[in-house]
Amino acid sequence: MAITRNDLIPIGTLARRTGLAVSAIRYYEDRGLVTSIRTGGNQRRFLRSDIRRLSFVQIAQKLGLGLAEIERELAALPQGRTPNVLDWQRISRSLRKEIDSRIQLLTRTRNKLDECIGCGCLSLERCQLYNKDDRAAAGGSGPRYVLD
Amino acid sequence: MAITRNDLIPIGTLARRTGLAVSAIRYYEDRGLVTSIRTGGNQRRFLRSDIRRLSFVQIAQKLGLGLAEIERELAALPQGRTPNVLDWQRISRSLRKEIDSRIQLLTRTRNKLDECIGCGCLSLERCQLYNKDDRAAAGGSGPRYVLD
DNA sequence: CTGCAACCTCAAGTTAACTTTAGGTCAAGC
DNA sequence: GCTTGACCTAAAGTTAACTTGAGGTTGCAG
Repeated sequence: MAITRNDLIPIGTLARRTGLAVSAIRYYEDRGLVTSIRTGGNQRRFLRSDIRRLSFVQIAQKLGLGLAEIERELAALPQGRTPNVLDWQRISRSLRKEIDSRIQLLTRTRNKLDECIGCGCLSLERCQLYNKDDRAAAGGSGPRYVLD
Repeated sequence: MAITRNDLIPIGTLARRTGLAVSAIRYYEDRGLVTSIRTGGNQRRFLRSDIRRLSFVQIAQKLGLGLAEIERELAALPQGRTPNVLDWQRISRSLRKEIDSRIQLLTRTRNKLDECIGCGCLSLERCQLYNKDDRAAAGGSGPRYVLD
């Protein structure tokens, strides 16, 4: 079946449905995370399925993925086609791996920290935690390349 | 005993010992995370104990704490005094709490994601994962206030 | 057909955590 | 005493992920 008029929603509606700001959605479109078609009066109309697409973006962000990585994940979803069960499963599984490794990293860090607490950590420099090769778990921005 | 000449190290040495860039250390000093005294020729000299201080900063960062939060943690360590076992233990314990809650959050997220994978997640909007109140785990920057 | 919320674009601002650049000064070895 | 690497300051640039602002257009409810 063809796309009916009803499947097309304006940006404000999409914003309300996803919890995103209108400006954020425009930004995502610039970045290529969603596409829209335009009305005669140059207003954006999105597919209803973009609610799902953007919800996914938000979830992935919660996991600490950057927009670039998310873009990569979504690239496998041909634009315009409504993603199906298998599509989401594949991507979700990939996210799960991401979470798993994050949990592992944190757990390792916690164990090391416990040793430190035990020893009073007066030699932090020699401490396991203070290992530059062990690039770790969390956020921050700018030229810091956490997680390389 | 008084501070001997040997306890004072120049910024380059501190950088090498901590793995930080010289510019980063200067920045930290501006932010108040470390203090230095100056030589006659206006060069910084740091206490040897600042190696430990800055190592701690790096560890805390790995856990996703912002410099502001770290500043708060370190505020309890009177500047100039070499932090002792108890000091580090107290702070380390506080870090451990931070890690624990991060792991919990991720674990919860993983469980939810598993449900999604199970159901194919065709109703992401109604999905547990897509719950705006459940502000989550990871990084990113700018006006996004992850973790409120 | 009019009013007004919702939409549009483009440029500039924001935040964190630094780095880079430009233009000097200091100190230690030869 | 000179050269050279380590230091200094101050200002501007960087990156991510958006937001804000200015100034103008659209579209639907009444």
